[in-house]
Amino acid sequence: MATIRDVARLAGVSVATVSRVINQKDSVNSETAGQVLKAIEQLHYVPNAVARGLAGKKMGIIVLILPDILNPFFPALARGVEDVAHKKGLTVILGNSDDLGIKESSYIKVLREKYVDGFIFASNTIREEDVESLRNDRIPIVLLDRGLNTASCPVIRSNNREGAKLAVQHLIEQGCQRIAHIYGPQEFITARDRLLGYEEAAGRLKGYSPSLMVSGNFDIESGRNAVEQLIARHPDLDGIFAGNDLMAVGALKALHDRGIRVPEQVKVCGFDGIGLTEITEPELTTVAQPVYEMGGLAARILLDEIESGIRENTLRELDVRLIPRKSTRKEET
Amino acid sequence: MATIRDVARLAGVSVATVSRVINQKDSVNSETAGQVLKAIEQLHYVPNAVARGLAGKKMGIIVLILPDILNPFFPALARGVEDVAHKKGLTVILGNSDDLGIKESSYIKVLREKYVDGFIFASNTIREEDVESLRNDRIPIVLLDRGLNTASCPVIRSNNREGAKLAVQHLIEQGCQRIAHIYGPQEFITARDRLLGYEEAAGRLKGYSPSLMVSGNFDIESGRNAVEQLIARHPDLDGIFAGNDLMAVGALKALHDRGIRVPEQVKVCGFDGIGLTEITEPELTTVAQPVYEMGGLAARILLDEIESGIRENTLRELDVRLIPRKSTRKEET
DNA sequence: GGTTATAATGTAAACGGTTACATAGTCTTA
DNA sequence: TAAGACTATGTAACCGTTTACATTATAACC
Repeated sequence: MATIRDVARLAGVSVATVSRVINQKDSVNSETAGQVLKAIEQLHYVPNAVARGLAGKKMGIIVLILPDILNPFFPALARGVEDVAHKKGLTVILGNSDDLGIKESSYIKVLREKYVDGFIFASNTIREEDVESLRNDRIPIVLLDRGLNTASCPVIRSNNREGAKLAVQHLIEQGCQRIAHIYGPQEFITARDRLLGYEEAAGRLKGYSPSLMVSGNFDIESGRNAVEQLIARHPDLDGIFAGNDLMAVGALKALHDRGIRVPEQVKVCGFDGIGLTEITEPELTTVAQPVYEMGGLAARILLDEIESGIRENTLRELDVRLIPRKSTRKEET
Repeated sequence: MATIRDVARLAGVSVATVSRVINQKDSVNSETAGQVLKAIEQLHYVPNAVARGLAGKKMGIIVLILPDILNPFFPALARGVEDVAHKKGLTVILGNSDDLGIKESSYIKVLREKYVDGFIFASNTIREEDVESLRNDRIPIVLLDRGLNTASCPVIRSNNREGAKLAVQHLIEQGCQRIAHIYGPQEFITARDRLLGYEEAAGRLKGYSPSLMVSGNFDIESGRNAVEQLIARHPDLDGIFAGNDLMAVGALKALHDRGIRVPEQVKVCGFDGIGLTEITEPELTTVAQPVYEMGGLAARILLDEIESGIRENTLRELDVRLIPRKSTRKEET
């Protein structure tokens, strides 16, 4: 591989000049620049990213830490991040944290020494101290789906509260009176907001009761269990809004097992808009988050901060949209 | 951040000695080593990976190129790779190629200058020349699910042919006589092997006919279309072996739409063992590949080669296993 | 007792870029 | 026309490691 010194020699200039041409910094006589470019061409010279990284403390790498790429919510996020990054010539390092603060810390420790340009955390357990320490070194961070109390970073999430209201209103429009909610772990702000939205929209219904809310873990099994509880408490239940799609799938399964027909007897609506919702029987109505776009936006904001050095600590809540499918269809009269 | 010189100064030795202690190379007096370790401790010194990378041409990074993380087959692969890599202190860069040779080339070009330690390709369009050029620079490669003609790399895949036979035999045992196959794109060796396995196992059946084989693209929609064709050709069809789970899901949907009951009238079996198969109605029988393990194995082989420098160009075919579920259940007599 | 391994350590040159600073030449401008 | 400003370029230090080579002391051998 040719080095910058080879190019300099061939072009008959100093390495500084070559560097200037490559980075289009400072002024270079256009004729000289031409010589340099020709030499670069001839030698198939490509600047070495590691040497650059060492000198400039930036490797052209961003890191995406998410809880678990196996959770069907995250691939789209990852793809969104990666597409934007790749377009700008950056590469993406992926880390699975399993929502363990300690794993996050370990990624940060290792990667910091690799001079990565920035971090995107879609994980829910980042430690204050870690954020603080990255901040001190002026390493950009973007938070996805999560805001720290002292949030001094850009945060991106979707409008969970409005989405929940959309879901409940839709169920009401489809004729539901007693609408239950399976809520996710309350340490997730997303789950809290969805619960709030539910209460706001369902609270004024005649059939409303606080015991219509049961907890789940955002996984299929917990959706299933939640339905068991609900049926026991409220046999007259006619609508379920699950805090995410996986729990909605679990709900569907539990209802199916008990011979309760969806949507005729109970209507079900999920949240997230993952691919799974299209393959259940019946297909699942859901509130779709623009997951891919969220990833892309996160990457763009991060790259902006990397380039400009300016931090804009805004919270962005993206719009969600309801996708009506068979699981909430009203019988034709 | 403290540097190796700070440590050397504090410990009263030269940087070379510190480096020796860190890397446990050459001999160092154990007392001296103690001093150095103490200094490292005191200064919270962590070696800078970029400087190391520049000096040693290895950044402690491996690259995983896959077609598309959105395809539900790949997250498990990625997780398998990442878990092993992370355990060994390496980080993983993720790239989506969309099965475009040009995108792969572009990743390789960019990453080579970042001194990545090795590549895992799960993508089907690697160019001979790219492999060749990496090879020349002694950069380790592992191929997943694919073998080049001139294959001079380790290759990992599962035993697709045996898997297909397993699927067909299972359908036969469940009472099927006329078993169709929806095969994937024949430029994929996996799809070819599955087709071969099908022919081998189904070819001797009384009801066999070559027109029982129809093509698909490994996606849901194509599975759907394939079933339309099949039904037209063979109304007496009683079993379908789809070349992957997504096409099997499509098949399930098409059958459902036409009011054909699964498994009573037609039994369906997929291939891959992705999570989706557990949430269809009926749940889908499938031949599960050990996807997570394949990723882990790929990473391990790559790391071995990185450490040892020895290339073992073996082809490894991992065992698959049939997971019987409701979609192929025989009616109780 | 002189030669030769071997252990323990240091010196300084890589690795391949960026960039602060210096220098020389060309314009302006009062 | 001398001072100041700007353009174009070069020199060399620096980023933080690794490592080839050199040096010294100590042990081992004939």
